[in-house]
Order: sequence, then C-alpha cells, then structure tokens
Amino acid sequence: MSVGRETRLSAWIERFAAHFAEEGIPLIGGRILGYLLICQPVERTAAELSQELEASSGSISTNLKYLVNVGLVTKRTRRGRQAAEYRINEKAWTDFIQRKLTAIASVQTLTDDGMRLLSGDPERAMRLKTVDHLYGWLSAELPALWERRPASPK
Amino acid sequence: MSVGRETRLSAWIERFAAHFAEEGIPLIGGRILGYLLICQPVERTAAELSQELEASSGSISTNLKYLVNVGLVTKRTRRGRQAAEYRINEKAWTDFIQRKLTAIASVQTLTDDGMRLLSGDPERAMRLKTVDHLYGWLSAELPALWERRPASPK
DNA sequence: CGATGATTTCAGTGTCGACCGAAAGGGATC
DNA sequence: GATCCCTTTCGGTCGACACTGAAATCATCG
Repeated sequence: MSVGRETRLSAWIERFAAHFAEEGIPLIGGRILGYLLICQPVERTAAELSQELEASSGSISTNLKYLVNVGLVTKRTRRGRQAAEYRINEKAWTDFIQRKLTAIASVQTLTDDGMRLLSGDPERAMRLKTVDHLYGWLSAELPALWERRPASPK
Repeated sequence: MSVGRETRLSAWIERFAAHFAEEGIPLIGGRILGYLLICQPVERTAAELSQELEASSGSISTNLKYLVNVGLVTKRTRRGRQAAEYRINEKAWTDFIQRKLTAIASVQTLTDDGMRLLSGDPERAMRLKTVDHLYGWLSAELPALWERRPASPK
C-alpha cells in the first residue's frame, strides 16, 4: 500500500522544520514556513495553520509574529474579513540568506579589533593573523558574490 | 587612568565568546578559543585555562573535548609531563567556516526534494521554485568561491 | 606499589526558551 | 451596543543544556 502524496508532503515539512530548528528557528516556525511554501491555496489564517499543524493558537501567533518580522511571511488583512491571511514572501529569502552570509563574515571585525590590540606584538599576533586573513578575504568576497546572484525565475 | 592592555584583551575575549555563543557554541568554549588565540606562550593546560578563565575544571574539560573534536584546538601530551597542553589550530578555521557555508547551501537538497514531490503540480510549486533556484545557485557558487580562497600568510 | 597532580566523569542545580491553553483584546456584522 | 470569531497576551509547565564541584580515573615518578 503506497504512501499518500499529502503524507509525504507533511513528512517533507517536518524535515524542513527540523533543518531550521538546528539553526535556531522554533520547530513550529519551521513548520509554518514549510507549509506555506507548498499549500494550496497560498494564503492561510492563523486558525487554519493551528489546525493543520496541530499547534496551539499561542504558538502559531508567536511564530507568525516572528516570521512576519523577519519578512519571510506576509500578513494581509482585508475589509470584511475578521481573519488575517498569511502567505510566504518568497522574495524575502534573499535577505534571509544574505543575513546568514554577513553573519559569518562579521567575525572579521572581531579579529580586526584583536589585531589592533596586539599591534605591538607581531609574535603573539601570529595565530590571530591567520584567522583574520581568512575572514578578511571572506568579508570582501561574499558581498561580491552576492551581487552576482541571479534574478528569480518567472 | 588608562585601561590596561590585559584588561582590554580579556574584554576582547569576552566579545569573541559572545559572538560564538550566538552561533550555539557554549560561552566557555568561546572563551577558550579567544584565549588560546592570543595567549603567550601558545600552549596551556586545562588547569591553567580553568584558573585563567575562572571556569570549573568540568566545564573546561567538556569544552576542550568539543573543540578538539571539531579540530579547532589541538591536544598535545608529552612524556614526563602529566598535564596535556592545548593550543589553537589555526589551520582548522578553514574547515570550520566551510562547514558553515555548506550548511547554508544544504537547504538545496531539501527544496530539491520538495520540487520533486510537487512535480505534477507546477502551479503549486511556484513558491518553492523561487527558493530552490536561489539555493541551487548558492550550492554551485559557494564551493567554487571556496576553492579560490587564499593561502594563509606566513 | 603508593603518592602526587592532573583530567574526565557524573549527578545535581539553575536558567532559558518552546509550547500550551485559558483569558483578554479587537474587528466585523447585526 | 451586543454577539461572534479570530488573534494576541500571559501565566505555567516541561525539557534541554551549560555549568559546577566532588568523586573516580589516569598517568607519572619516587
């Protein structure tokens, strides 16, 4: 007996959420993201998400607030509708990834400060210098790479 | 009255540790890293680190084990010395950073799987496709960029 | 082998944050 | 303004994890 399409999709959502949980995003937040990426229709209310993902209304609210805040999800209210509708904001993924890349490169300011503190002592600065060079290169190259990113497909 | 050099260095260590704490590395682990990057002489025993960083022997042990495990710190034992000596392994920072970059790009396998699950439904796959394209590009470009990384200065 | 000085293990403590569900708050319609 | 939903807020619980310090373990030397 074969596994249903929806079953496999919810398994996928769970893997998706698990990945981002490792990066510090709450499990329920990751589930919302995964779900909103593949649901039909594209918009859902908080109540629907709560039911669909079997999470409390409170958790859904907290996580939606977070996701809207970082821009990955968009909230839309409509006249004549008491319930707000949420949907994925695909465009925001570029910013999301960019933040991760700059976070990595940002260590360079740290190593740089350290080098300055050790400026009178080249011997002692040797280990830091190795690390500083690497991060210096990264913080030059990553933004440059990012500029060459392709436009999204239509 | 000016602030002493060592005071400023330990403040730097604290900032350094705080940065990596945000990335999930225990505070004491970060302190060890920062300290070993700038201490003179370059090698320290666990007992010295415990005293210098005012952390319990247990914490030092756990964190050294972790750092040695990821390769950022090297343990050296010597005949005639009961105490092992630890030092920074600057070379390992490249692997450390590379792991971070590949972790970002690895989302591509996830989006890829998702696209496959939605292969019969292009309409529904649109949002995922946008994200998948971005990660697809990243997982091609990041390794390529990494290959061009400079050798460490001597 | 016993003593010494170091490290690792381990049980216990405290903190932090995700999650829940009930109660409070806000719109929309009548 | 009253009612009906839906959302947000908030107190409380639970589990995870960093950290500690004491006890167990290990290595070296006399």
